[in-house]
Amino acid sequence: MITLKYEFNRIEKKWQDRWTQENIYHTPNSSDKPKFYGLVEFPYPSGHGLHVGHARPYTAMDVVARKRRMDGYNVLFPMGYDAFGLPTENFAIQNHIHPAKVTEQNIANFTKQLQMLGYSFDWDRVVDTTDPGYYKWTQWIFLQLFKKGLAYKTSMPVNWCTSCKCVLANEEVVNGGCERCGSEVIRKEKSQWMLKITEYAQRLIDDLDDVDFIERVKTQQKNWIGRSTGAEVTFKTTQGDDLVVYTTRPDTLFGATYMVLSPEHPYINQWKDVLGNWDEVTAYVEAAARKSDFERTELVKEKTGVKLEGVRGINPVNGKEIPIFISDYVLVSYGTGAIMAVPAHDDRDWEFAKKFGCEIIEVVKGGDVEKEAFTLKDDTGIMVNSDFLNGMTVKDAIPVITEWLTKEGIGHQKVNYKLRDWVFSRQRYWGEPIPLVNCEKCGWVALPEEQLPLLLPEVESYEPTDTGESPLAPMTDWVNTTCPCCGGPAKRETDTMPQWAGSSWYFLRYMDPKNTEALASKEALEYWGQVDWYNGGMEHTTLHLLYSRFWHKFLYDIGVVPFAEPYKKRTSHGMILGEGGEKMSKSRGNVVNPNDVIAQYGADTMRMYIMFIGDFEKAAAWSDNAVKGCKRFLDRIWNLAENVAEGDEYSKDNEALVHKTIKKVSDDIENMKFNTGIAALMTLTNQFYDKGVNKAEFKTMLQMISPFAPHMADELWEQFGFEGYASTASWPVYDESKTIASEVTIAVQVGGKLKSTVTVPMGSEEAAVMEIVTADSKIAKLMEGKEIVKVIHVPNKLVNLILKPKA
RNA sequence: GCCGGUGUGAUGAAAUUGGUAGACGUAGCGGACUCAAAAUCCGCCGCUGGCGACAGCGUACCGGUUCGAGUCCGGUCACCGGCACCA
Repeated sequence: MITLKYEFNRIEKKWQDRWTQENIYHTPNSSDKPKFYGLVEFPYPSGHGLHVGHARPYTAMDVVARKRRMDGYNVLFPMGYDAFGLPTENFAIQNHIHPAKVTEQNIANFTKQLQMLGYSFDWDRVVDTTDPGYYKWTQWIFLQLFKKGLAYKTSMPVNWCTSCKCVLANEEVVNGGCERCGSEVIRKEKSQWMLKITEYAQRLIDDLDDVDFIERVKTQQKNWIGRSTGAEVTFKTTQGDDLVVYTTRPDTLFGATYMVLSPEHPYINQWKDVLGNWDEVTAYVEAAARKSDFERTELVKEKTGVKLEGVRGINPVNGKEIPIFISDYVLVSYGTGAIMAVPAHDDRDWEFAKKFGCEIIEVVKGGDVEKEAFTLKDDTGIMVNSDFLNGMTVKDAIPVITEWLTKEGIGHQKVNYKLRDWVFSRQRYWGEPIPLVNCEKCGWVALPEEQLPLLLPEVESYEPTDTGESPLAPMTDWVNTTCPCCGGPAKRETDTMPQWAGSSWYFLRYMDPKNTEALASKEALEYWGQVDWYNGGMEHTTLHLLYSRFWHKFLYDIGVVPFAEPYKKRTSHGMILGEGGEKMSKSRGNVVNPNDVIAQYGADTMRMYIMFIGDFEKAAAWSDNAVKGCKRFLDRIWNLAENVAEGDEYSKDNEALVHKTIKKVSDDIENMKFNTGIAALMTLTNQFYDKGVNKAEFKTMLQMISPFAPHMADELWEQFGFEGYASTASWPVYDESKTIASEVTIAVQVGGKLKSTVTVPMGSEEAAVMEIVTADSKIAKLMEGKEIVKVIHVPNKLVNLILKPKA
């Protein structure tokens, strides 16, 4: 009945227009149907346009969303733009265009590209983080954090990207370089707005138990937060000041033979007058301050340090005086910035002790502490040289000593986290203004909510400054304002928020994107609740994903959202690599542009291929040839349409495989095993070529390919005169009992080795199977002169015969 | 160093979780159609030996458990990702 050629360009345009006109993917905020909220990470609309890396997660979630829609869910599947950020700003600087203008053009381009791929987004819900109507609420959330004391300004050494001329959060420093541009990161003392994410550290760990995130995301977040349990112990000093250290091994206190302060420790200045080698000390402190993070953490280098002459610590367990050093292997930002060193049982301390000639005392039996530190993998070592701990295992000694320290008032149990507070200000133009003013009398004051959004002012130059000031700083008209509290003169904060601000809550805005009274209405927040399924990149695990969980918990605490966790389920996709397995990059010239693929093969082929390319969670290399294979598959389905026989029920030949395929494809979509789901559809198509296909079977096929190739499915659906659209049809159901064929081919093994196969009726008993097996010529031959010792029969799978020579 | 992951044909990968290894797709080879090519359709396609029926080997490597191991256990190697002087 079909005589037309498969003109994918015409067909895809036709259906994209039709879907838009009929608005078939519009999502109401209430429904009798169960709700499903599927989310993908919204893109940063760069000038380069959409790349194939976007297409993988977007297509995957589109397939899931389409299938869930067919399953009868009210599906929220939205899209938006995370548009604040440096590339746009840099482009604007170079080309003398306002970043807002650049953003507008890029968004238009991205939207067009996304529509060309046939995604079923509800386009009425698009959000743009740079829209004042949006960032009003980003600022509002910041103000709530400020009011609850979770945003504070402090001067501290921060990471400074020398190229972006901007501070970075710890999460943004990768291998000592800038996460975005890779440039060198140095430390700089600056006054910065900080968010107290550390206050949520424990909850961010604990609540991972309540969500369905893939394991590597959970462990990566846990490692990043880095919880450890130990003890804080107070050491007296000959100077009279108490020096508090943190240790995870209080059991080794008797082996603490010296102490180390980080070069930034406040006691160093405090002890200035008593230190006999002050010049040497200051020289070391200054040298440490000049080092970049990278230099400081380089492992290969030798330990350095300076002994403080004139002050000694006193080990509280035995009253022994021990030397105090400063060294940059101790970090200010972790624990108390000071440690007790136990060289016998810590590699770093051992190395330092050897170099500086410190005493090494073994307190756990088992190693040779003169040769190397004895660090235990388990906690079953036996304590020695440790007075009342002697003879105990490490495991038993820890609580005993901790209790003793507590009783004596010189220590207590303590939990520490590697996580640090979130450095939240940026010295750049294209970000959300921080809605605070500084008044000489009142200090930092929040803008009243009715003054939000605080708009970005027009500036003459967006360029970042070498002084570390924001480009907003010279805008005196804007900066100078009055204090909302006392009416006196005040200055606005000129730093802006980091890129991660807008993305920390965007999924809530989708629920009610046009609300002017709240970030979203109570009803919408309650109706949509948690994101049911969020797919995104592993690179955001300790950035966006962690930040947004933190913000969400805060919003939960102040009663704005009804759930403590934003995302019920999190999955992650692997990267798409270039043809040779190398990372795609302009310099390698192996970048695949989705527009080209669509022009040559069509969006349906592009979608099909990107889902068929391999295991969704793993990296996969692009292959032009394999794209052709997917095009061929779609052609084969199209060509099949001409030979569809009449029939309202599945034929005998195809029935079992059709039911089996429905089951397979349904399960595979839910488990993101798209590649094998598509393979099953190919197998079914091959059988249709072999055995013929009728209308009922073909209709089911169209329903199943609809999530993957929605344009073709809708076109053929219409040509066959089926009701409505394939896109909105119901998902086919399978009958478990019909997935089973009447006969089954089973393996026949002798001694565990495959020797033959036989076909038996489904569900045959052992006796019946054996009758057929012994009649098999190959088996009969093998059994000559042998007798059966044992038969292992696995119904519908195999029989295994154990033979031995006849006596 | 610590944490996580992976290792299967020429190649991208499958394998109902202990039951016929290599489904499905690429590439390759052969055939049909065509003046020819492309497209399409049909067939073959792990390695070794043999004309052949067939036999032996085979899931990084070594060993173990089992009637039976890609899958489980112990050890080794290689690669990828994250964290990294966190006391």
